[in-house]
Amino acid sequence: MNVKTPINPLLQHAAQTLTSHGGRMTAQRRLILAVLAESQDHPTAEELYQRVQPKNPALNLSTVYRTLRWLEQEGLVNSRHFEGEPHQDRFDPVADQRPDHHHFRCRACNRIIEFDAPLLDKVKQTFSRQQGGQVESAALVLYGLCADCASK
Amino acid sequence: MNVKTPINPLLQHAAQTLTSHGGRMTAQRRLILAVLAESQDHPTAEELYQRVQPKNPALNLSTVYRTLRWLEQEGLVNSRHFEGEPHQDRFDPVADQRPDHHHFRCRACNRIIEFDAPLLDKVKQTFSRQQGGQVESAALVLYGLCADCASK
DNA sequence: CTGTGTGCAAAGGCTTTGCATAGAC
DNA sequence: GTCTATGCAAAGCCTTTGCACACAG
Repeated sequence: MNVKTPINPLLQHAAQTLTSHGGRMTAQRRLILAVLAESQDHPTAEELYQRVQPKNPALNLSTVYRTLRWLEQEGLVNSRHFEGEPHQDRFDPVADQRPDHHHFRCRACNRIIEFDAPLLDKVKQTFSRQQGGQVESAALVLYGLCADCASK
Repeated sequence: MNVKTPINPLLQHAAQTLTSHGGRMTAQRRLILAVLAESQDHPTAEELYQRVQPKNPALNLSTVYRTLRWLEQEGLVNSRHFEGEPHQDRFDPVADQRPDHHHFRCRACNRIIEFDAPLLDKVKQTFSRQQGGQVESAALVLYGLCADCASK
């Protein structure tokens, strides 16, 4: 077992996508992918940049952006914006996750909790039935207090 | 019947809020409120600015922003961001609408359709039951093709 | 070696802010 | 007359882009 290179689906996907598109796997991309994959929150580009700094102080913010946008185009990452925040994007590694997961955001500690909402299929169906057309995807964000913050 | 001043709940609310906060009803605010209230789409600040131009070419973009942000603070307007758009806000007059309405956005014509989703209450309850905490609000956006665009 | 990726610095898009003047109450 | 709102221009914040050099394949 190689402890130094744990299995990282995001990195694996990225590597495949890269080679099949004539791209190159650089140290910077590897680092960004690794940090992103182990981030449980949904970091902004700036936050990712900060976390990468210790391991490679020379790595530039624009490289972080370029990598994220490329991952986004390849469908390996989603960018989101949450209410009440400045005009900044947060990045959500999709990797092997269920495609249609949703988010709860605590307005006190800003924690983001992901969850599935199978009931949303019904909501989509109802909309289609009433309005016609096709619903392709849904983005649901719940806002409130998480269990920890509510109990204080 | 006074045809020149149709009943405008947004404007009425705004007028009340203004006077009770020591604010002043100016020609600019009246204009912006009127145009916003009759906008069926969810205009950006820039779009609102364009629509206001013919009636008052001197009115400044920053006045539009200041008015919108003030309305937002007062809870008379919501600002939103939709996926796939530049980093710009769209403004949604709340006025006398149901508080918890949601949005469908057509990826072809960009039209926005509002709808109610009573089933979301169940989604909220399910989340609270499983994770604890309190859910205060929900923002749902469906993406797809509207009836018109789907039939082409 | 060839061509993609990176660092750096500058520019871009949307939004906010400081300040002097205009205008509501 | 007093104090809030506006217009204008400048700044701010997040993000993207141009260019020369570095480096993966």
